[in-house]
Amino acid sequence: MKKAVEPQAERPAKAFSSEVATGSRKENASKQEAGAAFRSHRNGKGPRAADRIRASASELFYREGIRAVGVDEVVERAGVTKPSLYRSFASKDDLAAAYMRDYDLDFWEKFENPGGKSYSDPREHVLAYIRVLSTRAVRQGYRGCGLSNATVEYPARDNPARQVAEAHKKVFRKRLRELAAGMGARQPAVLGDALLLLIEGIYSTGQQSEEGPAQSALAAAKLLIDASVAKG
Amino acid sequence: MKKAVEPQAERPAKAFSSEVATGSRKENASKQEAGAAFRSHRNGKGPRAADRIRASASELFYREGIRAVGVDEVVERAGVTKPSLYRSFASKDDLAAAYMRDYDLDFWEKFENPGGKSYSDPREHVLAYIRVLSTRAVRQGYRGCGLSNATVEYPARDNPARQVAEAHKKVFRKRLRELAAGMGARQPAVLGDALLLLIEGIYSTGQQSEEGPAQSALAAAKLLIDASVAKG
DNA sequence: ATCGCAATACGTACCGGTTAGTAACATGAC
DNA sequence: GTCATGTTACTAACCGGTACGTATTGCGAT
Repeated sequence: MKKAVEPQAERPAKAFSSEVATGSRKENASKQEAGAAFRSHRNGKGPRAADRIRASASELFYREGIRAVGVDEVVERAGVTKPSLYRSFASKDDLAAAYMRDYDLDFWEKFENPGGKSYSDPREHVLAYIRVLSTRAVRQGYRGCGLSNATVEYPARDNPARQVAEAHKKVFRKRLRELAAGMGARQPAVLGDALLLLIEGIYSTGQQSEEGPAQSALAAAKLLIDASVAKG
Repeated sequence: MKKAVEPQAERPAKAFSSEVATGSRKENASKQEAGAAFRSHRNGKGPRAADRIRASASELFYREGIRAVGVDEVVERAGVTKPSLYRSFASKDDLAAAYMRDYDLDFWEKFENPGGKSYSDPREHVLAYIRVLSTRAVRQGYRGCGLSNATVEYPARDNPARQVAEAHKKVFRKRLRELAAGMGARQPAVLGDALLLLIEGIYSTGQQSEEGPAQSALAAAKLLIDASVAKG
């Protein structure tokens, strides 16, 4: 569950939400330069306040929703105090955007290596992701995609968190079309989009009830892929 | 956009979210008996306060989200005052649940008569719904399904609004499996679920960006259906 | 070495606005 | 008179955000 805090390193393809994925303004780059002495002072506790806050926010925002969680709850769980939050983040919105960026990072790791394995065959790659996802999605307490959820919570286009989420989805769509093309689909755009719709459907229905339609997702995906790559 | 306020009359099949869809406790059944004299007293304005509040809440909750809208905004838009709200609804949660019930009603009308027409062929029926839906979903400002959105905003199982939404989705799933069976699918459960995932995907991606994957939804649905009913 | 000092990283305590919800009473239509 | 509503005024909690004070550290001058 721990979110990586390091700067965004490896990326799947080349594309990325680079437009909005720049650090949480209030440039506290921390300049950790040489990675030598890290946990300098501070009374014994491990990570710095900002990192603890990010982790705490990620957990709470995902589980309960961003609007539902107050900054007090975030800092309490992080074991820090409110001013520490506002030294590293300009506002709650800014913290939410940081949560989105962390989530995005986490997502790509899961998507590009579903179940911890890497795939060269695009068909097997996508099916493996859907297999892992739909298994998670029928478990109790599943909460869907944090990025999709954020666009539900924040309809306003200029919301910082939403902007990260929108950028992410754009990249995701492109990636799926790419994979669909790799499968040899007659209409890669259609197959890519169809897979995206299916996946978003899993996110959504997975949090509406356990034992939901996500059960059938893998079969549906196979059907869809096979119908799309068949010799026409 | 106007939500019907009449008691739940016509239902698609027989099933319905009857378990939770009982009137907003604080039994103000309004007993409008014969539909004769409606706009009784009140200084010229049309519907009763409770109805105006329902309509106002439906609009605002849908557009901006339930958590994002305060009761003050609801009553202001309704042209009534706060005590009027709390005379008809026990709490904001109760009002949200009423919104869900109104939405459910509205939904079934749209689903059973997509584009205002009725269909006897299940395949054409579902495709017509998806056609109309995906057209709406690529337009700017589309906000997806109010019921799905509510389950995102309220993860707690015991939330009144969520309970209505969950019940609705259960019925919707059943209905789609029914239609899939009517199409002659080899595995009606799989096809029904696949269509549900596709539709929920449209709801979700439609509010993430215009020009989204909903464009391909109709083609994907056809592919899916044809692959499911083909002589195997 | 150690004094002095600024930067760093954090906490205490507080503020002003907003929110859901209520109490008490007035008014106008039938 | 009674029923639905408006009016006014209130509360108690919560929420995002901040002013301000403090301990610890690194480091240059002496």
